[in-house]
Amino acid sequence: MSQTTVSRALNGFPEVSEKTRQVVLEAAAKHNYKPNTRARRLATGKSMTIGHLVSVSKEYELVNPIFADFIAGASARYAQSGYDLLLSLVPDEDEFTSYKELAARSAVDGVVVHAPRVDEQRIAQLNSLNLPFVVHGRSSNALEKYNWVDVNNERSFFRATQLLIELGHTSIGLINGVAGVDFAVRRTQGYLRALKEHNIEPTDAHVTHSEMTEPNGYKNALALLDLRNPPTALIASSIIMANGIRRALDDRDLKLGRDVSVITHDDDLSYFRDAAAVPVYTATRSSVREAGRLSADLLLKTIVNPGRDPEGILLDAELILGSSTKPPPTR
Amino acid sequence: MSQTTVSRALNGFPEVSEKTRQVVLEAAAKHNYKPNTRARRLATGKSMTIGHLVSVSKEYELVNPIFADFIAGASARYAQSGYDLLLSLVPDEDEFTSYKELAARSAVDGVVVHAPRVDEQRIAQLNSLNLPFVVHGRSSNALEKYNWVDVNNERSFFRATQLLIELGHTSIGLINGVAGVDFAVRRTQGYLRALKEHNIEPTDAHVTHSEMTEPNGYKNALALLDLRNPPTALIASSIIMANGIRRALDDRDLKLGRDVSVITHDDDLSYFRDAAAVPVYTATRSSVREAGRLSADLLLKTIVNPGRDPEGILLDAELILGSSTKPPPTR
DNA sequence: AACAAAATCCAAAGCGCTTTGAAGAATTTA
DNA sequence: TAAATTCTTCAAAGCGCTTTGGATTTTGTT
Repeated sequence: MSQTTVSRALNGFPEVSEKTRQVVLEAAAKHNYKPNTRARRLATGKSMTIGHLVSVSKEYELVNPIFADFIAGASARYAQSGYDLLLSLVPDEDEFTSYKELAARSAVDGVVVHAPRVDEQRIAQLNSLNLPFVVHGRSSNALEKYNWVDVNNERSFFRATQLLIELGHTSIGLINGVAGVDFAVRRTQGYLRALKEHNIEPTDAHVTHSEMTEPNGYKNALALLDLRNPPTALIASSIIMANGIRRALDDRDLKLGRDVSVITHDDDLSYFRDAAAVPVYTATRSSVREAGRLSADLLLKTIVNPGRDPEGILLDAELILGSSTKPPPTR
Repeated sequence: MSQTTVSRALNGFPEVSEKTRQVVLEAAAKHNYKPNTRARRLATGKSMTIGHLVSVSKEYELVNPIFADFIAGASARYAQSGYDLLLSLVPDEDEFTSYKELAARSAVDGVVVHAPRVDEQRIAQLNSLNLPFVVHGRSSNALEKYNWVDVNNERSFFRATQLLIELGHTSIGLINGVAGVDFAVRRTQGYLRALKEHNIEPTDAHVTHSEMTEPNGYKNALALLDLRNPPTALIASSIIMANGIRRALDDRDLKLGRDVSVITHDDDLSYFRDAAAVPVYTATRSSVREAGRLSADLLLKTIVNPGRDPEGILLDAELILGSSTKPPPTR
């Protein structure tokens, strides 16, 4: 039997009879034969690989656990379509170099861009490379069209802030992610809009920016709690920071919910799933794993159909009522 | 100039003069030429790719944030040697199928095995596939030799337990990882050995096993605290569980350190780095990122030199004194 | 100047598949 | 039954590199 027939049988071409195909499939199964990936990729001209470049700040070498869940969602989708996932952690200063290199040696068919900034250069750069991509998040100042999957950060933080105000809080802290990263900016916008609509004067000292680690949640919460006029409620950008906030409250002998209300954004991380009947934290919740799945889906669609118009998918975070929010204590 | 010369110039063969090499390198740089990955891999017969298969329990779809840091360490090492990292999350029931598939289609030159069990079948299976691999952790009952990188779990949990006993604790709970996973077993062994050496009768109810999530830390801590004769000290297998334990203490109006002492294993995760002058938690600390780096190094060595004897690298976790351990409260 | 040795370069084969274009076998139509 | 049509199969080319073995040029030796 010729190579051609085997190849066609395995790849599902109609030119081969069902009987022949069965024979081939059985033989392949028997010898555990799988077409050699390398040869196949060269012959088809496809890499069948998606690149995820995660930028790591050289200084701190932080790797956000969020990636683990995002990638879990994406990975499942890739596997479905026979794509491999290439993961690369690169120093943040030369992320574009890495994209360029991947493109030049044609190692991937597409890439996912993480944590875009308000002014994100990678979008224009990737468009110029002609490498299909999808952004997890958006870039407010981007001029070109691009594929993205994002949650409605502005609106959900608006709602969170509003909820606290309606409970009676007038002094609310925001423990946000790194300044300049798009989602953090939008969250601040939502927070400020809610304050404004209720005629509450924002206080600069009430907003902090940092990587969303547990120690930073602790540190920033302490800073806010130690103000002469401390906020009675805090909004956190990540459940990991919320863990740090709890520790800070502990240190100051304050009780979460009773003394200080907290709302956190909850990415529904698998190792921090707040699944109690009454959730621990009142939260704006949106599964980052689902975002990963959708991003992967969008990217694969774009790869298969290069002419496709870029698309944006906006997920709505739910505002979930937990037990970490109460009216402010009366004094 | 011939293809051969260019190829040799780029790949650093001595047959080409330094002058010619410079000309080639400049031309390549100018046109951003990089040899096509696919063609190169077919020609050389190498995949230049390392596979990381992370098994995901189908039921819960948990992805341990530890992987993020482990992979960060490994990734840096791979990049150094021009290897790509292929990440695949697979349902745990058919992890071997995935290895077999990767080997059959020769998509990777080697793999890393995560979270081995006491009885780990994958080791024999991979040896039979003749696919280079290194295990992160060990498998107590494995008969064959294999490459591994592990921390001294037995000894560090022995020391942690001993420290608590020396402080005066006689009732100590252990909030461990999933039963049957090798590191968890060794940790229990260390814990039991310390109890025994101090003539303390172990209590079955004092040891819990589960995935090392925050909610499980909370749940298991509550279960222990609510015993009629609750332990005065807890040992946790992960800093993420320690966060859950803190929450449980909070719920019971107990103060960490004062009312209940806690020692946790600390993988030095970048988003949970306990870097205060006096650490928050007394901990057995060992950087999982460093383990990743070492695993990658060992694997690459094995790939380059297939005849190499399997090697084991044992890291020693430091016992770091923090502020979460005190003598038991007197009543 | 003549020859040997070393340095440098090149043409062609081959990596293991997919895909094209054409041939052969089976079926249908006139 | 012969021709037309469809179904099934196959030989060979090509994907973009690396590597082999030989040809050519340069350098060194007597």
